[in-house]
Amino acid sequence: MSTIRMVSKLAGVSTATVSRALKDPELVAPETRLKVMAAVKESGYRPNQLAKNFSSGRSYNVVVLVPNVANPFFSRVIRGIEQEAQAKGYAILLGDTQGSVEREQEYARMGLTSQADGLIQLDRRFPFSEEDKALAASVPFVNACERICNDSSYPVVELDNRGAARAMVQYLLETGHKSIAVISGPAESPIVRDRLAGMQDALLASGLELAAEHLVAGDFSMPSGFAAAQQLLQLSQMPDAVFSMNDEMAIGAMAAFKAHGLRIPKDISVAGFDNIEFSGYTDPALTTIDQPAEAIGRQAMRALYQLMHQQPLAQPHLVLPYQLVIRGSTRVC
Amino acid sequence: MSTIRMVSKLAGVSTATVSRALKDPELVAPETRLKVMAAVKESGYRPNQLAKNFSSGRSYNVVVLVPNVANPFFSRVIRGIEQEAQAKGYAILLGDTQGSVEREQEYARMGLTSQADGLIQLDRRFPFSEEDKALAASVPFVNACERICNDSSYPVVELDNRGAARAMVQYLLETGHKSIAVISGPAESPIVRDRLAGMQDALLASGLELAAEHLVAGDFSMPSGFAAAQQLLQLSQMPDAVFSMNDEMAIGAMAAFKAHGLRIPKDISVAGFDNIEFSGYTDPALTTIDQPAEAIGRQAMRALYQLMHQQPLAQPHLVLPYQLVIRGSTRVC
DNA sequence: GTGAAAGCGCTAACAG
DNA sequence: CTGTTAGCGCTTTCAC
Repeated sequence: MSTIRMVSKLAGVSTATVSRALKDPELVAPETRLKVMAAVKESGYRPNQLAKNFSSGRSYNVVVLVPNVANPFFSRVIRGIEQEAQAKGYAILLGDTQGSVEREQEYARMGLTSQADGLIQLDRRFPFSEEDKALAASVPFVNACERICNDSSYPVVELDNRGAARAMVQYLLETGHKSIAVISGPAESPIVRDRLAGMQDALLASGLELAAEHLVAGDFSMPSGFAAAQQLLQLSQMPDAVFSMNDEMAIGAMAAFKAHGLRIPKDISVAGFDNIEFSGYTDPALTTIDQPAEAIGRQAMRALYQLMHQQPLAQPHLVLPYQLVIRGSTRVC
Repeated sequence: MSTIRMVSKLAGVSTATVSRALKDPELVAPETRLKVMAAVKESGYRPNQLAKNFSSGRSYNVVVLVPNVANPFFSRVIRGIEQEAQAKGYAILLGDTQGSVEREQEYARMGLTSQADGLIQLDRRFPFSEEDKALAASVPFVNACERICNDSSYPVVELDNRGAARAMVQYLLETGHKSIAVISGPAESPIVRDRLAGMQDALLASGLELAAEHLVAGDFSMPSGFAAAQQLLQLSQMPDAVFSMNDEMAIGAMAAFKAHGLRIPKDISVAGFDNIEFSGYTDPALTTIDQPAEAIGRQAMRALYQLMHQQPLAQPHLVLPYQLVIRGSTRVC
């Protein structure tokens, strides 16, 4: 691996000149420039980016913390982050935490050791360890999709979760559903609360209430949606619609209902959330809320970029719009 | 951000002593060690990993090149890579190429500029640009899932694709199917060829042949599977089974068949490849080939690690076993 | 327009 | 056991 020094020797100039010839060609004489370029070509020189980063004090890497890359919604968000990052000269260090606090903290620490210039957290935990907490204030940090519990001091890019849930439940009510159950996520999750609040908004507006037995919590996985549906099937009074807080649980629930002989949407309507690609291919296709996943990722990266460059954020709390996607899994009475 | 120098001042020792106290505590006097530790705590010192990496000449990052992170099969492979990498002290730089040669080359170049110590390619292209080609030989490189076309000089971790396709088609024949169509991937892809060869193996063993009109190429996406099925529906002589080279195309195909009023598997059997999680939740659930995606990722990272540490590879060409997963989308006559 | 030299933060070789 | 020093590869003053 050749260095700038070898190139300088080869060209018969100083290392400073080589550096200049490559970075600001107009600062060196045309003749010198040619000599340098020839030497570069001859030696196969590639500037050592690691050294460059080191002396500039920036790694040009950002860590993205995600509970699970294999989740199709998150992977779309990551795609968005990656696109924007690459355009801005940054690379993504993938921090798949697998729900482990230790792994999460290990990745977060990279923000403290100059391995990463900033962090994007897609989960709802404050990622730094107790002992890193004090220093963490200096690390550019953006939350996306979720919000850190008990703390609203960080920039967030998220969906209008409350509005989206309200719109969905309103739609279900308008289309004649009388009794709506919900498969939610973990109760501690801020977005789960927002969505529940949106649901309540819609129910209250119609003078209805969410029955306690119609609230079942899952963990956003298909098996948990399946289990939740089974739980609903035990009820003496079945709901006529089920609103799931993500598409995967909705898909799991549909499988459970079908296995039990119910027809969708004739016997029960099912609605999801996210609009992952598969939701257009279920049978029947899933009514859902479209989240602009890539845009959320891009905006989060854009915000992080501003933070990393000491630019003020126009919108520390960015709320992106949802879209109601009506397909065959919900009936119109 | 405090440096080792500040800590050394604070503790009244040299920077070398601080470095030693942190790295090899037994090399310094207990008393000194305590002073250093106190100073570390007081200053909130975190060793600058970027500086460390720079002087060691290693970044402890590896680039993973993937056509699309949002593909559930690839994201599982990446999870495997990530697990193994973290265990070994490496981090993943996510190179989502989005099929763009330029993006791919930009990421590959990181191997030449010390931003990454090695590369894992999940696609079938040689990732370096023409001008980087000569230097690329020095970059540790592993291929997984796919193989570089026209070149077998790189370590590969892959499935027994031929055997898997043979097993699936054999199963379809054994269960009474007489006419099997295939939805393949791009014809240039080595694994597509392997799988086609496996299919031919099974057909030939039964004295059958693959009819030209029963070979339709997709691009591994659901819409392409849908389109392929529509094409098959035009045939005067429909096949009684369709083998798709991944689950997503199979899911797309199922949707098309159903839209056309066909019942699966009564009117036509459908089989996939990969065993992504969704394949267990389609209606009917999809018969498929299970690929050990995480294991492929882990093995690829293990091989890369050996390459990066100048250790010889016991198996430059590692072939992992498939498993036939029989579910409801294929009928037993 | 170009060169010499300092410095980014850390580790390691060499003295003492 | 500990301090001094050099050096990793590059950029950036500061002179000339």
